[in-house]
Amino acid sequence: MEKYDCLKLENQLCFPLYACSKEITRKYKPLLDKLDLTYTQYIAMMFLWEHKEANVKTLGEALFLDSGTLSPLLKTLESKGFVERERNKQDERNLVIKLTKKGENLREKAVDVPPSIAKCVNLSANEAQMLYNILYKILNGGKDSGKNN
Amino acid sequence: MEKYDCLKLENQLCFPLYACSKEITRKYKPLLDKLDLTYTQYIAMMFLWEHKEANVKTLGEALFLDSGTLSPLLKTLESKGFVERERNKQDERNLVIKLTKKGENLREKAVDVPPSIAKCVNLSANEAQMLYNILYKILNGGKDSGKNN
DNA sequence: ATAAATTATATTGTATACAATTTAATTATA
DNA sequence: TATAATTAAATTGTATACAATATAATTTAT
Repeated sequence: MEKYDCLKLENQLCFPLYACSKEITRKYKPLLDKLDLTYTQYIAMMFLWEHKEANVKTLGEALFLDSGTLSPLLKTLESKGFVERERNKQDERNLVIKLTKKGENLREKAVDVPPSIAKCVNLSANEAQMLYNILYKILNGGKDSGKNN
Repeated sequence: MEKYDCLKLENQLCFPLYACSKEITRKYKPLLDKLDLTYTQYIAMMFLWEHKEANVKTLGEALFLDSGTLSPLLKTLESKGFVERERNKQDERNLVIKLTKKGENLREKAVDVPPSIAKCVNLSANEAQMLYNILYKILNGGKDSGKNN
């Protein structure tokens, strides 16, 4: 074990994580192009499909993104007609993001995406579950997620 | 199992991968600030510390980056005095990137980074190895890496 | 040998990311 | 109740990412 071994790319854990994330995002592109969404826009829409509406803070916490990323992204989604942006009447600081009809309808086309991606990533069910658990353990700051199925 | 369950964020594998990658990169920032490097510049330097020199193509294949990202990044590294950029005399299409003395010396300070990051990511040795293997399996297109230690 | 194809890098354009700052609204406090 | 502190978004500035295109050098094919 040489002094500089810890600086070799092949000994990093973060590097394959970084590379993998990008490679998978790239695989999404042709699928998401059909929906007129980028990957980041897609995960924002996923949150909205599930929760119907959200403010920027909530969305940011769920997606690990800040307003610097979300503000322009949400304007883009609005310009595409997928969401509406309006201030909360009770607390004008909050921006309420809601799906439009067009945004809701997009969900129908989007259901084809996850199965297509699954085909690109050739992991066994066990490996996928393992990966999932370890990633959430990292995201939760070292605490186990408890999921086993 | 509802029709739209596959579109829930919590059922995605790519999302925690994407979020995890970003969160860990964020943890690098204060450490890399001391070296005057960004994360992407850091992995480029890692390759150069190990291989002494490289052209853009080689670097791009190793880092999963294209010339659109690397060209400006390498100019930045040059402006910081860490690398030299010169055309290969035998084949002027190739740009040869070499470490400067300052770039080589930075390696001494960089050896402190990996141990500091390891402390931030609370995984068991077994989990880390598992994660490593699965990520490379994905990067290699579904073929197992064969590494077990 | 010269046009055509290929290769390597750079450039352009769009979209993230995120730290830091700013702005506006609300809440807490003196 | 005026002021301070806090909160939520937006903006600014820097640095990726990457597809698509452009440019220049080299190689291949005619």
